[in-house]
Amino acid sequence: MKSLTDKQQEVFEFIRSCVRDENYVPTVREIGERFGFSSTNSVRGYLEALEKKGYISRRPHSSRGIEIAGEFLENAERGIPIVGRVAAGAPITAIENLDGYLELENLYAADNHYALRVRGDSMIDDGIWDGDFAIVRNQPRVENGEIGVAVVEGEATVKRIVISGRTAQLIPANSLYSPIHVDLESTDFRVGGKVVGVHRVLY
Amino acid sequence: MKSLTDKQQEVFEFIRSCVRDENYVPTVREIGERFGFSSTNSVRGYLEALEKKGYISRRPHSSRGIEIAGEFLENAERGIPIVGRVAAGAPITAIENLDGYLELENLYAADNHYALRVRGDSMIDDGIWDGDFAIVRNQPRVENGEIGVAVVEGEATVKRIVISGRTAQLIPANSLYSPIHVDLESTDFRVGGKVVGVHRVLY
DNA sequence: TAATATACTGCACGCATGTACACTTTTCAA
DNA sequence: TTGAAAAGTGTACATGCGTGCAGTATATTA
Repeated sequence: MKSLTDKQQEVFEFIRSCVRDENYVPTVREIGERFGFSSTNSVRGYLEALEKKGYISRRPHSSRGIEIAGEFLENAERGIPIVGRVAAGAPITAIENLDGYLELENLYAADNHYALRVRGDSMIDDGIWDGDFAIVRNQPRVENGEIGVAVVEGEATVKRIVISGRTAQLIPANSLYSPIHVDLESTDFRVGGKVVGVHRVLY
Repeated sequence: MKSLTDKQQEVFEFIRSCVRDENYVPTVREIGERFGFSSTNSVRGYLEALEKKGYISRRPHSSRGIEIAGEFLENAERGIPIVGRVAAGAPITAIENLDGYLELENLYAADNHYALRVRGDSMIDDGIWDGDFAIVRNQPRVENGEIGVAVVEGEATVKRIVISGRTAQLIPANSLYSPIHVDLESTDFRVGGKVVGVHRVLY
């Protein structure tokens, strides 16, 4: 992408901050006023430059019709910074240690995921504790032996699920508990999805 | 907050979806066109009602001057939906089961948190596995016995930390490992923060 | 040395747009 | 049964606002 001049960058940042912080797109005259231009045509030059270089697009003849290009529209810095190897001497959260961002919406794409609060310690040997959030991908079946959400008579539980013939086995990961056998023909049973993540809040 | 009529809700949702999805505020006439009104004054009635009930505010005489009230401006629906008790018959992700949203930035306020990838199984009895992300609140010390990040000679590890006199003990949660004793006067030691959450990606 | 991008001023055109006034109909609580 | 809120239609007006044309001046590049 072509680089901007200092002044063009300033104008672009002003427009972007309006959209981000105030939630409205400035008019040509508002931009001019901000920078002390006496002519709307001064702004026009900037907008044409920004458009040609791909930083904005414009809806012709529409008031406040500037659209910031997608790649400059937020999103980049959301989430919690992931710290990699710690550089010598630098504080642990220093930028040079930055390894990316941890964000749920990024990790578990869009629409087909949900979270379920786990109750009880039946999955403790699989590292899923009482109170943890299970992140579940919504799907109607799982491979035998995978950890999933079993919905039995409207009650949702997290277990390893094995289906064979007309019975579903719900296998806990805790030697104190025994597998539950569900008769598929006499019971309202449904797989609620596959557990693809676990989140625990400690504080 | 005063409730909206069905039609008012529709108009409000249309405006909101424009702002959220297309990133522009519709004009009075664009709203009217969307709903098939032949008069701009029809829209005016809705805008006045929405403003009076506190759902929007307006910059007078400014084009595209509708501002969505803060509490309806995104944020609410970010993250992964948390499903509570499953209503009878309803699919598990049905809206009536919705219990809120799981989002890291929401859970771990703003700036003073980072994530660290855990290496090794030394904390397995505390439910922290190899490859898990530890969510860490950046703070210079922890209470004795709390799980924190110990930075020893630039190397960051997650352990229970006990400091007494001139030694720091880094206590693993795995009977296969022994506590590590660090001499504070001869070693570059620093507490990198307190572990306040754990996230595991399974898929 | 000519051409092109950058950085402006000044003025004007004309549609876009918020707003105002006048009126009709239906619904619903006091 | 009166009256307010809701849901419209239709017309009109002033100004907001994007755009176009005509210039000027200074760098940067070919």
